[in-house]
Amino acid sequence: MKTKPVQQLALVDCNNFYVSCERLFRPDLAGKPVVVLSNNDGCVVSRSNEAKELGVKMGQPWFQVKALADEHNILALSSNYALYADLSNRVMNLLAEFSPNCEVYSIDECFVDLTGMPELRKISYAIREKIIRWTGIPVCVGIGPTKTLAKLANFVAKKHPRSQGVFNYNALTQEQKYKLLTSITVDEVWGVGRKLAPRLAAYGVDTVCDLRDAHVPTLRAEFGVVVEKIQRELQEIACVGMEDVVPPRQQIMASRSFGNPVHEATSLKAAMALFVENACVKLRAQQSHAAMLQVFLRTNSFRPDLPQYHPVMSVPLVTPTDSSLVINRWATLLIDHLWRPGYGYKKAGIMLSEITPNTQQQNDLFAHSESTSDSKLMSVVDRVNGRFGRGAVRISSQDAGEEWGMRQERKSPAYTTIWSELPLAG
DNA sequence: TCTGGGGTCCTAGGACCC
DNA sequence: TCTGGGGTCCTAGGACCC
Repeated sequence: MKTKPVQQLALVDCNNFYVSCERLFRPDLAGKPVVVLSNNDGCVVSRSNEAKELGVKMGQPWFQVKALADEHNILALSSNYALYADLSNRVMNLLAEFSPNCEVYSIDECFVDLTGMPELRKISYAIREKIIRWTGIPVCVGIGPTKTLAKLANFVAKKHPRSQGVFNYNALTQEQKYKLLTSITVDEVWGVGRKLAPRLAAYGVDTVCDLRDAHVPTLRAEFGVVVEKIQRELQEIACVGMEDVVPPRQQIMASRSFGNPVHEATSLKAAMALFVENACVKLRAQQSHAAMLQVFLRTNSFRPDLPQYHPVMSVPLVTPTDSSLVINRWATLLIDHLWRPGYGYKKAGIMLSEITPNTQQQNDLFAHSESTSDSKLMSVVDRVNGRFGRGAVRISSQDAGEEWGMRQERKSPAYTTIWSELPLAG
């Protein structure tokens, strides 16, 4: 029997991605503490190294950081997803030149299969060099025999300046691997989060090495298949394969927190029309239909002193559809059912599920199909909005009231995607 | 005063059927 | 009507990721 050659999986991860994107167009921000905030300027979602050193935590609410920010002149920017998505595409396209087998894992990460290629160190540095030169975004490269170990190698590349942004786990001896894994706490492992780490600690599993070498049946019995998979990946047995083609989404969600609590049903419907549109654009982009619609409303759960209400309701769509108009009619109906006076709603959203390819249409025998007549209209809407910007054509109820608007006071221009916001060379 | 959004996978428990 | 066990399907909720 032939043994399989060791996989050489590289995880390429952009450093402080959103902050790095912002700095491209604001060179004056280099070397200064900068953070990027989530929607509504709510939480910190990206930090420059300087901000990390000052103690700003990932996911921390901005209002908690404000005092520290004033003291140290930390600059906070609202998130600008159009900019980040555009730069992400450029980075991913460059990576595709290095291997035919790439998997875009998130907006700022990509697995690149380098199995069988010679001189991995040289290739890794070439990747860094090319991406910084063509996009200005710094990246780190971690190589391992499994995805989990590639992620861990990337963590090492980021953490240790001596690695110069590249770390190859496969190049280590058994003893070096042991020493490395013993020096890293188990919570750094991909898939071990907030809850799992303390539970593992109760079993004496504190380091990555502890997890790798833990008693298999006990681990399996106490923590289930999820942790067992992680363990095998750490033992260099690949359990998570490369996904060469992105599978279509099984559920599509669209939701937002509101800048201020919303009280009126009309405002909720206006927000809902936008959520429906956003979700349906994604649905149509992956050429699918949805057969289930769920609508939810939420009051502010951070305010237990206020009356709480978190209703959810679903409707099956008799004829699976991708029509914004059809789905919006149902969403409006659901709001009429869910809405109660006397509550300040802080968040709302929809979820589309039971998603199937739009080629597998099964029409209802008895009901008149309402969606097919919309499909031409929808494709025109998508084309117009693609050309003139999202929202050029929209469902009219979106315009009812601005009560639900989002706070974004610190947003940078759409430097790369809107002509009028291109940076000018003075 | 101010606390993101969009996903996936797994498990437990209930309903139902044979 | 009584009894039991086992399989399947569905849903809700938890945990994790970025």
